[in-house]
Amino acid sequence: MSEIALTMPDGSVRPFARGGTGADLAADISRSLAKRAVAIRVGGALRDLAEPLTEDGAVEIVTRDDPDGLDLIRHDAAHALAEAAKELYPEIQITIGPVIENGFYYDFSRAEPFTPDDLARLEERMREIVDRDELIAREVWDRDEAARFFEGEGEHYKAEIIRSIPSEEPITLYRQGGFLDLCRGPHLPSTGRLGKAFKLMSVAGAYWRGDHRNEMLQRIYGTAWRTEKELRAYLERLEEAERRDHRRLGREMGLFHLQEEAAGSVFWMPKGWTLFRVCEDYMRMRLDANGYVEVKTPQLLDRALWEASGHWEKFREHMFVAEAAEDRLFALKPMNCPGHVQIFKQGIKSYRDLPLRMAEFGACHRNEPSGALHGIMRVRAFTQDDAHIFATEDQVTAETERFCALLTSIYADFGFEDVLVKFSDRPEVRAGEDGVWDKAETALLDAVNAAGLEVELNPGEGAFYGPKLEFVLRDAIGRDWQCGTFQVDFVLPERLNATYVDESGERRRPVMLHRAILGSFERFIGVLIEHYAGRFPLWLAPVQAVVATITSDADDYARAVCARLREAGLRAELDLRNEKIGYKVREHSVAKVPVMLVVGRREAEQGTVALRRLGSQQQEMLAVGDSIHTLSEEAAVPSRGR
RNA sequence: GCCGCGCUAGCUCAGUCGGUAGAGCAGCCGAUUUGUAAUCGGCAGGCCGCGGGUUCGAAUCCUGCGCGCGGCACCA
Repeated sequence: MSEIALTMPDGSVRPFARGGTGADLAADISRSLAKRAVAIRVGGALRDLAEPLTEDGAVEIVTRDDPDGLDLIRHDAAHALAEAAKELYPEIQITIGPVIENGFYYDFSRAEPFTPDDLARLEERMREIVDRDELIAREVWDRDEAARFFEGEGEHYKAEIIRSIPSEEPITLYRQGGFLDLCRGPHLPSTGRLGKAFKLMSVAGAYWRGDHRNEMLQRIYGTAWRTEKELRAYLERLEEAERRDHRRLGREMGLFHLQEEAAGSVFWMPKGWTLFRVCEDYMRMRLDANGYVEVKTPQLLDRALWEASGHWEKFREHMFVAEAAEDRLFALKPMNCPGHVQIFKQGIKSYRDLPLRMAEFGACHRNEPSGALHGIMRVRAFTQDDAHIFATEDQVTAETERFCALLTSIYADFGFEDVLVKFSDRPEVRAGEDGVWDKAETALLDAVNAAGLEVELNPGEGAFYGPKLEFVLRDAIGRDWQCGTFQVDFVLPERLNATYVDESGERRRPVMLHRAILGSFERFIGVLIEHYAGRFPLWLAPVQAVVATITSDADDYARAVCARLREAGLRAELDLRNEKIGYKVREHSVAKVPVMLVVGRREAEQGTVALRRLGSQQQEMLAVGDSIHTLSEEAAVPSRGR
């Protein structure tokens, strides 16, 4: 029997009997490793531990503690779920069950809906399967035989998957106990290795193969971890996310409300609208300082303009239409671009006017599908921080760089330092010449790299009218939100006949750059609420300070203090109610007011305030003037980038 | 839009077998003048999402619609 030379992760070379398995290798190395081993990496590819090793090369034993080990656990949890489901409900069909972030799911076809009781039964059965510690074995099958087998079992989806697997790929099945599933693998050596740190979370509908024209399957979501401790930590993170939910905080903090007569539109209450205005004023200040001009364009525009822009044909379904007398049809604008082009076209533009950066806090309406609505994050009426930059092709690079700098500085001011960029280049079906695309794509990529941003490529995902950048920010608990966007458009200036006169007196088409930083104020404020869990930094807080009295003796003094805070531009409120100070403190703490100024007889006599910050147990005695000075400074709108 | 689940007081929720509805908190009123996360007492509050049906009788059963929630699909 010959030997092969295996290169271990530490660089050492180990002779090994040809045909021995990963499990043998682990056992050779140490008993503890043999116990912990769940798979093996051979030349970079993850394999089953039971697979014979036949060639020289780099190998690495994978344990449960490796990132890959966690994926194996999740994948096996999906198989255990499918096995449990087949045992409990033999009439169902199984389809696919991949690993996803934090866990796994499995899609089933079954006439009856799964109930919460079913989930509990399935989870119980999964635990039994772990206890049975069934060997998980890989089998290579003949394609037709495998398809016949699954058809015979009534598993038509599996047979369909087999028929769609490229003919050069082997058909592998994994057997655990009496259960056989089509799967590429690899898997853990046995179901006992899965452990029990998993939980079935929910049932949901999902289209077969993700296509809405296909039948709907039942998807069971689960989460799976290496240890109970990790599982608990994950469940706690979910609870934390729920506590931060902007819909809940919006109600509790009196920021906004939603009601069914205006599904998808926000009723901003005074405090929420204050927050909105603070964000808008801040954005206006930044845009003014960055060479933008602000405009306002009509909400309702004649159908003819939407036909000319191409929206009527492509997006009619999503537009709200208003009928007027004399048979005229108007549409509520779903976007601001056509309006901005109309302003651009007033008078003849020279190359000297470019780049022209035209901004609008534009209220747009889109008839989003009912299932898409989500709090204030996904709505039908929203306000974009929109702008269109009319530029020459040569100006695209500089404008993109300028935009990236502005965007990162604004995100940083709002407390987001972590920004990811997704770059989408030319799709199959597109307008414009390849040379122009080359130029635009290069311009975007260069600018993003120059800004030092992390880029993810989405090949072929660009709009038909040009390539685009999407800016994703990461919040305090690690969730990603797409907010900013930057799109190059070669088409709209053409369709709406926008031109400028170049150096030699020729009429030319400008390039239009569509861009937004917050995306929509509604969505961005939703993200802000969740990011800060409602505990806003002072400059954003709708109520920055409450002046609260201990006894009514201090009422006049409290009024005077509050008036001074307001004169200094602070958003202060007065609480003179006949309540104990402990009660007032609790109430304003629950309302997440960042600062309380408590005044009683002592403060009134000394001209001081007892300043207490949200979340802190202590207070600070300060002269009124000093407290105002401190708070004003802290409440100043961030000036980064100015 | 699709699948599933839900909708009871401002909020969170209970409501048995079909017999015309309950709690806590919030609110209002009164007492209390209080020193840093809940003072005490009282009162008021409901088209049980909306419409139709079954029934002597419907919050409860059936049905249509609306809205919400979790996903899927969508996101110019």
